[in-house]
Amino acid sequence: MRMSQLVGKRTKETPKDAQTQSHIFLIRGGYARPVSTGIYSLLPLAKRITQKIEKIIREEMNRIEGQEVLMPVVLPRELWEESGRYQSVGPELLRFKDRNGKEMLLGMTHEEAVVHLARSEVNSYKQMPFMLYQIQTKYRDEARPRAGLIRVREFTMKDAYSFHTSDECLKKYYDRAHAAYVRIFERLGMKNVVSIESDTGMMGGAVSHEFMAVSDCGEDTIFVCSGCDYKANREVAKTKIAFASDTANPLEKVHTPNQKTIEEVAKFLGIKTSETGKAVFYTDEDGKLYFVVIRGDIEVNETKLRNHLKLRELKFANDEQIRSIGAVPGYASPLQLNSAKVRIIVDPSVTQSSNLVVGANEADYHYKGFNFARDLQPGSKMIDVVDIAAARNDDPCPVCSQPLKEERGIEVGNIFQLGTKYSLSMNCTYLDQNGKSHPMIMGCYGIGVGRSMAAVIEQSNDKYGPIWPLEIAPYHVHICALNLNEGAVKETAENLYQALLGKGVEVLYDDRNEKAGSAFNDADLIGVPYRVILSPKNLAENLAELKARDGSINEKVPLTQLQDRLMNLLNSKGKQA
RNA sequence: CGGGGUGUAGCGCAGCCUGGCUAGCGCAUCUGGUUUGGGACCAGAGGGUCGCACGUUCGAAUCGUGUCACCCCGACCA
Repeated sequence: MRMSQLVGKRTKETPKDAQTQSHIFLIRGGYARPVSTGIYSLLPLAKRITQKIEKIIREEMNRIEGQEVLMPVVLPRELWEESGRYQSVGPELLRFKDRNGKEMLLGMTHEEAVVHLARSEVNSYKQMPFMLYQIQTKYRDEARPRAGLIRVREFTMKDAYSFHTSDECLKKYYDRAHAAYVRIFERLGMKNVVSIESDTGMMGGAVSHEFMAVSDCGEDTIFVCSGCDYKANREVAKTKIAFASDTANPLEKVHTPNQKTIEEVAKFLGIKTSETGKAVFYTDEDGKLYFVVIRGDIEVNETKLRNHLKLRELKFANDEQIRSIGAVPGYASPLQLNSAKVRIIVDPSVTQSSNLVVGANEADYHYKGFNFARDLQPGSKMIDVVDIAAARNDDPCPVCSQPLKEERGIEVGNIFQLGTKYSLSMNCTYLDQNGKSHPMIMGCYGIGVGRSMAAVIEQSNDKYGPIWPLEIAPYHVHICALNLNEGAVKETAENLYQALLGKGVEVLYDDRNEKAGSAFNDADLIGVPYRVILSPKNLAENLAELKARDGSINEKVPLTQLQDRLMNLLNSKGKQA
């Protein structure tokens, strides 16, 4: 490709709205352009990269017996009614009517569509297991797109669905899919991707993993154990905190005038916040109240709480709602609380700690010496004891007790064991050896293509631009010809360009006669792995300059050896992958 | 949906407070020339419904009201 013809302007200035490296470089380097909120056009450079990403994904999906299909983006309402998601999903599902008034939607994921296929095409255990996948446009009407291609409304996704006759078979395949994902992200050149336990969210199902590209700009908080393999999303992360268990002291009422927050009370009484228990009130969509008790220094993990209560939405209750169940805001207490009026959820950090300071349910008073087992007479009240604690940096790992480290991650892929959630509701069955009908057992597996491209930039860049791994780089060799007015430079550059093209090398040739600085800055923004610089100075000695974008190579090569040297580099890298 | 912010040339911005004649600057683009190793220089040129609507006024980019769009933070997120 001649750079003079390459569509996609590079800019010197950073777009004012871009905050993350990938967003900045995707715009500055002429890879992508916004069309509307969270909706982008990909320019030639980005398209070349995503094509390579898709190729790698295809190869690995085919390797685990995946069969590629293509399902429609536009789907009819009825199909989604069958699974119940037409109602349950909410406004990020874009719904509309066609000219006949028929209600349609834009697919945001394709469980319904693939089940529609599977249930009519496969009826026998003899054809199972099988996996179908596609690489296709998804639309999600996101509340808040952000960070360039990291979170968008329209995007390309690889989604795969497997169908099995037993849980064992699903699990075995799930592990193969997991291994395929590890290979994919390795081949994409992502430096730090971890697979973590995750919340199954609206997908349903029991087991799921998210593949997180570790990066400061990631939207998810994850915990990675420093001592073992435990890794989890904050939404589900567990900890093994040692709680201070001691002989129970008697309950003692103490005067705590105007000390409402945990910090105030602890400071006032000269104790640590971990020696207190705090009350947090939540309310659901119907206005029903939930009283949550947790140790004072630990935050409530609302995802855990929501999952336990099987609720979609939880909000903090206001003071009025708190009073309505007979509690005093700021001094609320699990003691003397009418469990008929409110559901009580207690974290183990409270049930297993001794002698906590808790509210007295009376303005300006707290109790010292609260002990759950003694003071709440468990069994006499409806109380759920369940882990709802939010993990913190350096909390002990639930497996090995070594400190957990908090990181940020970009979710580039996820895999779910769906089980029969969709096959049951949508009647997707097969006949077994005895002619008996069973629902198919499903797994599903997704990878965001554009997001993966952005994640690679986040993990691989310098202040000048992206540093593309060879496997997905838009081009492999970038020829910078300095001073094309000199006949020798022009001739050498053109010859080299044609020769490399002839050898099947993907080569970008800067034929624009730009100043060196300008050419180099553009080259940095395009991030091609190998750069050949041709200049009058070096050509006089029959030398060319060869540089690797990542700085690993910077040498002068005799012109006669240049092509061999390049081919060696390209081939050896190719073999490694 | 809540909080904050911004809309002036392709991009980045100034001008607005205190209304005024032809709306300005840098980058980018085009022409000619000089240059050529980390974003050159000179001379010239093109490019604008000042987000939109209504209002105030002799006169609105500037003041008022409304509206739309976009961005950031939060909530939400297979």
